[in-house]
Amino acid sequence: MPPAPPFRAPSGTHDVLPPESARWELLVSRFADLAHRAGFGLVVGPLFEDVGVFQRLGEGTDVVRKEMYVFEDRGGRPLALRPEGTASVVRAFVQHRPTTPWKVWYAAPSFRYERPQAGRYRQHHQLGVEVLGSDDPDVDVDVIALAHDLYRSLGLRQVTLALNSIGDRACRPDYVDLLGTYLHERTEQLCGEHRQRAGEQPLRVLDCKRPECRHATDAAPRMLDHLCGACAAHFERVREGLDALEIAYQLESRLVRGFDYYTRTTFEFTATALAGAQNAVGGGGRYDGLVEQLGGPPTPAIGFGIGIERVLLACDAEAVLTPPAAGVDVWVVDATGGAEARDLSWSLRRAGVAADRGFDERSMRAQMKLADRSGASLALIVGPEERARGTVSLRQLRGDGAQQVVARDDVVARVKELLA
RNA sequence: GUGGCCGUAGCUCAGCCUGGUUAGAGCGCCGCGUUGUGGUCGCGGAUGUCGGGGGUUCGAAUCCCCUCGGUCACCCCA
Repeated sequence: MPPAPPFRAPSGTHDVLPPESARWELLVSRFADLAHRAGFGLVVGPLFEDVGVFQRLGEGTDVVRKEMYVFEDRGGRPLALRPEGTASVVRAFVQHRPTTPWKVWYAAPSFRYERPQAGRYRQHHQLGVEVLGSDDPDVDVDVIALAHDLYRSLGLRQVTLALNSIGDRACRPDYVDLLGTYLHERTEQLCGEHRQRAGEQPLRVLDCKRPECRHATDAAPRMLDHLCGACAAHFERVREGLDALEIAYQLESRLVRGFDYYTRTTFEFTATALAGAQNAVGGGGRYDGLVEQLGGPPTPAIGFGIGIERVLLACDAEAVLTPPAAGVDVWVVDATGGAEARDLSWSLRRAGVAADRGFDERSMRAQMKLADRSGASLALIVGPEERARGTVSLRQLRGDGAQQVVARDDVVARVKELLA
């Protein structure tokens, strides 16, 4: 190694560089299109918030308990880098009180102090939407369909949707009691960790992947069988909507998800093509109580987050979303010192043509190599001869290399013709 | 936070087990063949404190210890 670089990206973070970053751009713009088409507006907010904003997410969530980047600014204010997107959006809603339903989307980083591994980073990026102010089941359908259509538009085929309802404050407490009793009678069958923690978080035991818990909860009472009338009706309408839009899903009574704030509808998208352990590519749910917890009026809401890095991994696994050919259409080669390249490239750019050039007065041979490697389809060549005559040689780089001489004043128009 | 695996050129890696001449290959990069022309081909070139520190030895990329970094998995999630 050369003298080891004194600095590198912090553990769990990564640089996204060209040409790979072209896929990133494409993914975000694809999502932005879908969101706009569905009537969502962009929300951009702070990367850090008062730590209290996230603590309200619930003490039961690992993300809040042990994974937050917390710090004090110079004024001694307790802050935290945001570990997820929803809380910030809810805080903004409570602060500004926009008219409802408020439909917003975002593309933003999240920070969690975890041990990095494939598909899991300390800074990762999420695409998300939130709808605040409506408990219409069709909103649930809209939100789920948006995520579904994003995966589909990318060409992903091996993404499955798991769906559940975890009830609301009317019916969940009774169910949790019921489940707690069931688990209590079988404590000995649970895995080591849940043998101790089952009492405080009965729902989490359902989500445990260890075989012991898995087996012990196979016959456990299911939330879906104990929804109150309102929740059951809501869920039924959500299912009708998904069916009508031909969005396939599997009922997954174990799906509780990591945040305490969820109510009623919860869902998760899994990329089955991903070999690694981290194959959840998106998830979300309804959070009808969160706005109140953050000091706002009672406001039903729902949203999702989609992990950009994981979606791209899934795209790799399915060999879709191939990087668009990046680069310019025209390369300007100047063997007279560079001033011609400067002027020509800007004439083209100002006329809307993507053009680039080499620097440092390199040989024509070297410049032609750059032109070739750039992927440009045309090379504009200016040597002493062209300059003296006020012309430009225009060479096709793809195909036979046909070359023509064009008057300097006609170059931009001619280039546009050839590229059309 | 716990555990497995891996650190040799910009990248992918060989060499390590069985210590011994100036540490290699492919790709990439730069130059030349072609003082006005890329893609093919040929020739030439640059870049390594062999992750770092310590130890064993006449001698360490190679053996031992520590450390740092990466990676994968658990937990949990996007």
